[in-house]
Amino acid sequence: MNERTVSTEELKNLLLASGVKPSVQRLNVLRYVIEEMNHPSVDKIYQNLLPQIPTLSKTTVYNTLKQLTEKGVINALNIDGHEIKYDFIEHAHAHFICTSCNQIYDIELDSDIYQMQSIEGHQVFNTQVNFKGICNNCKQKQKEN
Amino acid sequence: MNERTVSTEELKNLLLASGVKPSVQRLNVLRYVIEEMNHPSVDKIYQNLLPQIPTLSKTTVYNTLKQLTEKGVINALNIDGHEIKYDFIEHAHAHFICTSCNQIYDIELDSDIYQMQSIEGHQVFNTQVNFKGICNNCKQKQKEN
DNA sequence: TTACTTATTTGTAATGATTACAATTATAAC
DNA sequence: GTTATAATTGTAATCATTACAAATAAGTAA
Ligand SMILES: [Mn+2]
Ligand SMILES: [Mn+2]
Ligand SMILES: [Zn+2]
Ligand SMILES: [Zn+2]
Repeated sequence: MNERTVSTEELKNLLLASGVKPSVQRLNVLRYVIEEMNHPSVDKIYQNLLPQIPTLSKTTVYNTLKQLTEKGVINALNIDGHEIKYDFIEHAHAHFICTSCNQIYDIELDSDIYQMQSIEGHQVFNTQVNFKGICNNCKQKQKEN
Repeated sequence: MNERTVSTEELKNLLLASGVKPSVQRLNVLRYVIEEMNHPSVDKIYQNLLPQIPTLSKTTVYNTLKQLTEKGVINALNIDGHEIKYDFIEHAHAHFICTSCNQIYDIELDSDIYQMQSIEGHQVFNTQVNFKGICNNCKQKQKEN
């Protein structure tokens, strides 16, 4: 499974550069989204930070994610029609969600779709490309039966 | 505003060809999704059919839409992170949603993204391209103020 | 038709994600 | 330190969706 580490200093700069005051809660929410590369839900973020910040409120997680989304730091993925998943924005990529195991995969797509600032006269802020289907893992398991 | 008409005969054939028995409820739900080209929500479909079918249950609308989605007749759009919008599938196209007025626009995209049957080893059933931003209408209104 | 089986629809209750909001706590300004 | 402002928290409300069982309709075989 992918993983990564980000220093508190980097996180602070990231927040400040986006005009968000770097509180302990915001730092940790952003850190989790960046380090946990599996497109976590609000609840997953909340549950994972709870041990470190026992007073954490789920509302704060919601508020922080909303703020970071508006500032363009993270991406709110509407991909499963159930709960929103969050993704750190660094390079444009698409997503594949498996309808069998619900795993979300990053897809490196060679397309100029992401560069479009306007389309048919509308001003574009955000572009999402979502594929749905059966992932390789699940297909292999099907064959075994 | 766009509109269109579909005969009951066409609707019946569409349903039968997809292996769905054409009940009155299913015919009307599908008819509404096809004729009302504005990507209606479950509630909008329900409210609009209620006068014609006073006994209609919202559960039936949900069941029918789920069925038609699984059969590949319609598309369930996860675009606003709030409620699912439905769209008749005839030719592949992208969508633009305005964060100001929430209007959803069809976008004719010249891309081979829709033709991909598999990607990075995963089997693709459904592809959605969603743009988010400020629509032309709302931008004009902003200028007036 | 009638009796019986199966499919569909309906109504209501439950679930679960998200939001609203007021109270509390922390931070900043003076 | 006092006051003002911002951030966080907890709880209640909202709202889309799902679960489920009862009622109704449609299909089948005498
Ligand atoms: Mn991603
Ligand atoms: Mn459309
Ligand atoms: Zn899978
Ligand atoms: Zn608009």
